[in-house]
Amino acid sequence: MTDRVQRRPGRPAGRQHVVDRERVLDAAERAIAQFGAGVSIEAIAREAGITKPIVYARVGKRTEVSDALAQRLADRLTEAAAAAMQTCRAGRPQLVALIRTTLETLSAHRELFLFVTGGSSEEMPQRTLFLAGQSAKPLADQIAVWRTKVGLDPSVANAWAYGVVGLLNMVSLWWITESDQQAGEVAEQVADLVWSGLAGTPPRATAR
Amino acid sequence: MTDRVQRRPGRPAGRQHVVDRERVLDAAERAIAQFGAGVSIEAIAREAGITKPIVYARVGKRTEVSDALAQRLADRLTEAAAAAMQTCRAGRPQLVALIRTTLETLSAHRELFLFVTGGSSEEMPQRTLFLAGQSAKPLADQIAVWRTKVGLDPSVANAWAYGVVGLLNMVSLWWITESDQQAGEVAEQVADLVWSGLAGTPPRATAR
DNA sequence: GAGATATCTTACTGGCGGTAAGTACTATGA
DNA sequence: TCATAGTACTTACCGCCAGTAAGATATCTC
Repeated sequence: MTDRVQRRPGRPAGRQHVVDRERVLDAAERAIAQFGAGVSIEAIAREAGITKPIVYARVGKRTEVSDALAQRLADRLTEAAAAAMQTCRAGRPQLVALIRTTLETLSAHRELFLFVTGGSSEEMPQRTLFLAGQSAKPLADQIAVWRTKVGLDPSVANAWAYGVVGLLNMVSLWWITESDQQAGEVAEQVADLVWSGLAGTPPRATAR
Repeated sequence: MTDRVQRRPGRPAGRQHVVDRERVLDAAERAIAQFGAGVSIEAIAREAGITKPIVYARVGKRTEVSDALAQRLADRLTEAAAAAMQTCRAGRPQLVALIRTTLETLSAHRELFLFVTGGSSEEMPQRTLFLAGQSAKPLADQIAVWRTKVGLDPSVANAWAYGVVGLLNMVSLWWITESDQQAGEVAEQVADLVWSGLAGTPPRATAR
């Protein structure tokens, strides 16, 4: 709903695309933030100042828009996580940083998160997994090398990585939608689970 | 696509509903199993031997069909889990049984699982959480009483419960879709993570 | 300057969720 | 027993949207 720049049909008087792929994706993010995860492609096009077929030409159909934005979101997540983890010492503190950053990043991109995870049915398996895999693959690699280093079986890597990603997704959704706790508090709680498991290291102050 | 019983318009010659709510949901499950998570309401109606408006009269709109089936699936999961866990002694063995049963049950109802989790966008947050909550709520209660009993802070219950549910969802999706490992093997691996955490109990044979 | 080609827009198609309007049977009361 | 009300269906429609085809106007090349 930006004030529409009416353009006549026909090739515009320039020599390049008036709006390139990245601009379309930028517009898609804005439209999603504004209208929610159910935005129509047409609304995205309007936000970009172009028309529907151009969205298809630059990016593709709805699922491809979603995939592209999923990539962006995954990049932002890993970037933010890497930055945050650099300020902590290895082990549990880094895990807390990872979780907290994930919570805050997804919360900041709430609608985008929902758009990306909530693609309409049918070939959802492939899409959800593709998206999750974006984050899970690197995590799995890290887990594998680390397990090997400490002399444990690295074959758990995939299952663990997808598990952790699913856990983070669901906790984020829950926290964003209906929890009133502080991000730091939830991050500590979740870190306890992921780091020490249900069995837990028995005696420890409940951490701030 | 059951061979269609053509019915004339007008009230049928009996005194009750020709197809009640439960039959519609049964038909919905069959239609989903046959056509995938993207079935149209009309296909569900055909499978039930009725027409679209009757589906709306008995159950409601698409999201309500999905919610009703989510309830069924959640019931099946808890029932199967309870049965399986009864045969194991408390602690990690029960956890393995829970995970394994979840994997196998969801795998048996693959398309239903996808239909239920893959609702079309927009108000996905509420729906996914509602569905997850179905399993998470009882789990949270159990975690809370158990943590209290062993003298630890029970306030982690919600975060942990949603975390575990999300973890199981994602691992199931991954396993169903692209893993070629045995259910029992994955269950053991995941149990290691959930029970002992990333830090793990250092020395232990990798279990069968 | 005349095709060929590129970059747009308008205009359409097909399908689906959801609903309104119409039809045929049953139940009730005078 | 017959009209009126109510019930349990179907057909037929509306609106919306993803995705595409056809048309319009510019630049490029020879």
